[in-house]
Amino acid sequence: MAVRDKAARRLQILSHAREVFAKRGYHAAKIEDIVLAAGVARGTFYLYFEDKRAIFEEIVDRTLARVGMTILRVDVTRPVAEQVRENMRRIISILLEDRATTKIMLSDALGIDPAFDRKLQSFYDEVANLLEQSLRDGQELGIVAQGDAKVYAYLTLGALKELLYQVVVREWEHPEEQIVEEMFAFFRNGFLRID
Amino acid sequence: MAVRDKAARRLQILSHAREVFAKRGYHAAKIEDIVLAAGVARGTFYLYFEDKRAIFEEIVDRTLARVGMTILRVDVTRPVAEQVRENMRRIISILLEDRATTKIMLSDALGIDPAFDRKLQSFYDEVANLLEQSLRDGQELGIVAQGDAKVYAYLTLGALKELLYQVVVREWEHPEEQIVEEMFAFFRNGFLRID
Amino acid sequence: MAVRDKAARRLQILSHAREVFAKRGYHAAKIEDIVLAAGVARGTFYLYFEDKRAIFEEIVDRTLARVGMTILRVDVTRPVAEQVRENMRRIISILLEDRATTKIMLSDALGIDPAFDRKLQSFYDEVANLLEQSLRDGQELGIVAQGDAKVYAYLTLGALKELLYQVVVREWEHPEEQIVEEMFAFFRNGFLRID
Amino acid sequence: MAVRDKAARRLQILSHAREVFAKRGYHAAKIEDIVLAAGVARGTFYLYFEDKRAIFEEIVDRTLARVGMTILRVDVTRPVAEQVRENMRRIISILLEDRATTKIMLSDALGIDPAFDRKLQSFYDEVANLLEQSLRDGQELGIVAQGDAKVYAYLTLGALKELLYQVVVREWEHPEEQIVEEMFAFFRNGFLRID
DNA sequence: AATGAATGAGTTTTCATTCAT
DNA sequence: AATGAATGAAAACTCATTCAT
Repeated sequence: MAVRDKAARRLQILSHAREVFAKRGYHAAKIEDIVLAAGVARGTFYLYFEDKRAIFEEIVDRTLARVGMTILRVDVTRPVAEQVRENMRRIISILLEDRATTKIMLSDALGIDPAFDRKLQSFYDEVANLLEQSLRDGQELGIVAQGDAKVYAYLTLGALKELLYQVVVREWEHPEEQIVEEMFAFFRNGFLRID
Repeated sequence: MAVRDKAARRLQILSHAREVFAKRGYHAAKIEDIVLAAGVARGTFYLYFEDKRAIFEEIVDRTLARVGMTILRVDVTRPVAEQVRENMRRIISILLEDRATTKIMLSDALGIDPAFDRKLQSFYDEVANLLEQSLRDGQELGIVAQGDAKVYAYLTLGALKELLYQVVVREWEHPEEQIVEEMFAFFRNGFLRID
Repeated sequence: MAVRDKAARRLQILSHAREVFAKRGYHAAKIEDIVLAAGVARGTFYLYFEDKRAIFEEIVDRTLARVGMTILRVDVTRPVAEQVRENMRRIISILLEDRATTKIMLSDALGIDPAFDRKLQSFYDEVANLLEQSLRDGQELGIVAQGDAKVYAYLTLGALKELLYQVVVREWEHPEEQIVEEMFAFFRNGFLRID
Repeated sequence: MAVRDKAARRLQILSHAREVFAKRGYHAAKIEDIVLAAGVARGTFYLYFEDKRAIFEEIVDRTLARVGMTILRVDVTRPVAEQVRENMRRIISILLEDRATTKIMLSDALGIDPAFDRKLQSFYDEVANLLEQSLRDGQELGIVAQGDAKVYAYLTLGALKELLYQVVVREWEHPEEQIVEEMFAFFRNGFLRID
């Protein structure tokens, strides 16, 4: 069996595992379910993955890495609006491309085990810090409202996470561009027109 | 043992269970840990609670109910801003009062079991629907920006959940009033001052 | 259940495990066999012992400790023959008292796991060193033949181990005193009367 | 592939298996380890050997057979001492020639499986019986001390086994002739010079 | 003949729940 | 009511052996 096939088999298991995790959640997903879905024997699973945690981690890590690479620091010397939109566009695009993994990341990834929790936390922290820093830059330039940048960062992150989660869970078919625009409007103007 | 004592014993177990769940997460929390913390025998636990899921559900349900009762539909014939602030104030107050439960609700409550997942989902749905309806009312009155009210509702919900989660997990000691104000500003104005 | 009972239950499992190990050998002995023999549930076993290795180790350790304590350094200022006889008598007595454990120690204890192997080796080494030292003392006094004391020590140890193993495996019913005397004669005179 | 090559391939696997068994012990030695060491594929192993037990048995059997053939019944009508020495010399020579197998035979061979245990036991029994018979002959001629010949036989066997085991495990480099002489002295004279 | 991916039976281990005292 | 020892179903994981290529 060639290298291609080994890699293919790996991906086959990975991909079915992703479905199972998305459908049942990490704890309810049994190795049995995964191998049944993938149509391989119990032992074959362990030929390709250390254990249940390892395959889950790999699924999440891949997406984490892709999202991480996608986020670009906003360059305040160039027009900002489009850069922000572009970041949102790319993140959303990646996350909606593989909805099963997105669901997993947003609902199951916490509480697997302490080490993995820390990894996930620190990914979100990095993102939040990057965002916070950008917001501070913006505040100096007067293009971001005054206020606690860290708070804004987490509010933004939370809004993004929840919306994507709902999109994925409810299988909404909103065009991505529309989602980007609604969020952008939300961050730019808020929505209350009072006092 | 009098009724008072039974109730007290129940609360004693409940309260220690809350700590354990908050510290370890649902799956890593063992009945052993709970009874050890509560200082009762294993068997005693089952005199007061059906099973592990039941005590967890009770913990979450209580807070869910309190939060549910606290949210008041905005009466658009009266000044709106203060009513919105008041809703946020009360929700935040309840959730920060019992941080252990809040952490549990925001990180562990999903993925316990399908029935419970549905219940939680429907709670959030109710809140989101209420919010969505209020936003639609506001849009008609011109005090809420145009756009998909359901999207705004989930963005709002997500922002709130994430911020509270961070406050609880990082043990931030921001005064509640400040949190309310930052969030209010966020929802009213957004934060980007660009194009 | 009182302290007595817990200890009793422990011993009950320990004692049946001993039989199973003696009958089947370490590797062929399954936890299933042990709990079946002991008449307890699978889980009960793990209530009292960490795992299979732990219970095996405890069985061997107990006897190792008893044998270790029994061996007295020979005091060469007093009559030697009786002291040697006495040592042999006590070791043999302990080992024939619990024949199942003796069989285990002499046939299964090696190859369980590297850490345990080392422990066992170092026990035998200690015994061999003690013996070697006594032999050297004896050589200085002229009551032990010249020659490599270490070699004599291991020859002695091996002779003792093999004979006891055969006694136990074949269920010989030689009186202990006779075994002591034959061995003593063997060590004192050898058996060849040639050249 | 010619017959020569098949035989060579067989020996290649056999020889690496021997090393692996000696290093790790029967149970800890995995087929994986053996084929890795031998540089053949897993499947190839099974072309040459029935199963794990079979290759182990073959390794032990070969040495057992060589040792068995080497032992000559002592002819009491000719000078005895040199015949005994010669037996010991040859046994020791065979066993030290292939130290890996000797280690295996002396520490792992028991407890593999009941059938193999019986075979090994019966080999030792044969040797012991041969020895016992020779001792009885010697007793009639007055060149062996009175006493239970069977006991003497097992004491002798045990002494020999233990010493060789130590030589092999500790990689002692005693000249074989010296080992023979020490053992011969041990059997002839014992070592205690008391009472 | 050789390969090495695939298999699945066999074991260990965990832990929520029960139940005799 | 309270206790905590006992239970056993449910999972994870290993590894000798098979078999398609």
